[in-house]
Amino acid sequence: MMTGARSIGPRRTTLAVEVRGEIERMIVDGDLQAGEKLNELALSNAMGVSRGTVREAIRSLVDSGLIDLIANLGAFVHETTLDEVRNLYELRGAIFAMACAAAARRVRAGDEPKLAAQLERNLEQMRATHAKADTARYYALNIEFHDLLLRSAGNPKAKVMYDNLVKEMHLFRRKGLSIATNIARSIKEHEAITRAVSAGDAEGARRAGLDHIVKGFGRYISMVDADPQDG
Amino acid sequence: MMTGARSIGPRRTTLAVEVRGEIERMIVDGDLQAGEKLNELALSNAMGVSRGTVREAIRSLVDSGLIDLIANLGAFVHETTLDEVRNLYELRGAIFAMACAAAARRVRAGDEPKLAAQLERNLEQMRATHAKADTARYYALNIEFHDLLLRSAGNPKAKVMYDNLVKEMHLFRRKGLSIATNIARSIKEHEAITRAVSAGDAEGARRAGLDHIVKGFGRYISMVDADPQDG
DNA sequence: AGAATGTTAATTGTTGACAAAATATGGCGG
DNA sequence: CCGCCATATTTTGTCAACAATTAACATTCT
Repeated sequence: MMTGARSIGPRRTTLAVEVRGEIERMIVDGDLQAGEKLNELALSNAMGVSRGTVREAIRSLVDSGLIDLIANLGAFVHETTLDEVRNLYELRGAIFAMACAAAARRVRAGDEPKLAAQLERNLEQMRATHAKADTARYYALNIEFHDLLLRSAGNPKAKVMYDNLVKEMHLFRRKGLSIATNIARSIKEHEAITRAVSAGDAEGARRAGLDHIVKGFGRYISMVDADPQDG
Repeated sequence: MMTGARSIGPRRTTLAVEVRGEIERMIVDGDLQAGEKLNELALSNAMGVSRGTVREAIRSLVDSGLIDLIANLGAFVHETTLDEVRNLYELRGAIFAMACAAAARRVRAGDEPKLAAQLERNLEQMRATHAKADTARYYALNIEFHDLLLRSAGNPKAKVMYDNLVKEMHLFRRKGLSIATNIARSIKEHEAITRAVSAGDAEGARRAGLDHIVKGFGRYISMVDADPQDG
């Protein structure tokens, strides 16, 4: 009997779930601009599924914050305001700081024996990309660093929430806005987090984690201020 | 020009939204037990709407954490485990502490001139209910206290997330488990939060807020440990 | 011309029907 | 009696059609 049959005949997931993923991708990739309306019929035609299915997919995305729904009017890609970005950073900071503290506690308890090495390795690679000014790789490593900590916090829901917050933030004024942050400073902050977590210092890790997000928000704001608004 | 005109006949919201609200109520009120399956046909018959509509309502509830969805199998009321309760408390603490700090900052900035008086008033009433041992009223006041702070943090999304966390927590072992917490201690903690927030002491408010949730978790756990698990 | 109104087109809301999957049922052999 | 396979029933997944609402357009009147 062939036990691991996959992907040819039967679908393991449901259609609406796939459509949801595709719509989410379209939004975060920018195929759908912020404020743009999601036409159910157009989407269903484009994807070759029924309208009810894309409807279901849209509804399942609303709570993530990426979509606004207005009765009898339709679904719109959420337009994130600057105030909301502030709110999102605040929440992100709270959750990330908590995760850093939790990760440190778990290190101290011996539940995350590999974490210190993983963080150190990530830092090493990040310093290398900084030297080579490889921003794309830097971004991937940056995400990995945060993922490492979130995953080591022993709180899956925290990771889901954190990821949703980051996604929603990316909806703010994506058009221009170069993605050049201050890598050197960011690395210094990562080092501080790594030190505290690896030492099992929960309070220090919390403080370092919060500091990183707060400073990141400061860098973001200064970037926004410097950006000549097109509109 | 008539500004406050409110439509009488037609529904201002959509059917699926109402159904969603009803299902959510059923879950938090315990009409639907944790782990119980949501039968689309049965629900649609009971509510007098079509199956597609309850389907839409169910899908829109999934992300809130109250419902688990399994493809081709159905929707189930989420069964919250003790580990998850720990995670939820952790997140709740992170968000509440952040909100307390933000509220304190806003008080200091003069953006919340009425908050200190409102918190004080709530405390006064709470002391009165404690004297009278009116637990139902105590619970209402407790919720109001937290709401006051969340609302004064200037972060609407934080309040939504916080409320969802609390809802999901309530799914844990609701059957038995008396709701008698240590009111005297809780009031003391509320007093500490009120002092810090009213003084505009953000760091103190954060610490007091986090302390309150952590201690609340401790009380909860001791309650759970003392509870003779039914079978 | 411009505002208010009536009419048409497009889009969402809702429903019922059909297809596919999963569960329950029942007989058969061991 | 137990386990297994074929079958019937239930339940979910998907779709297409109908109804209600909104937006766009044309028309009339001042």
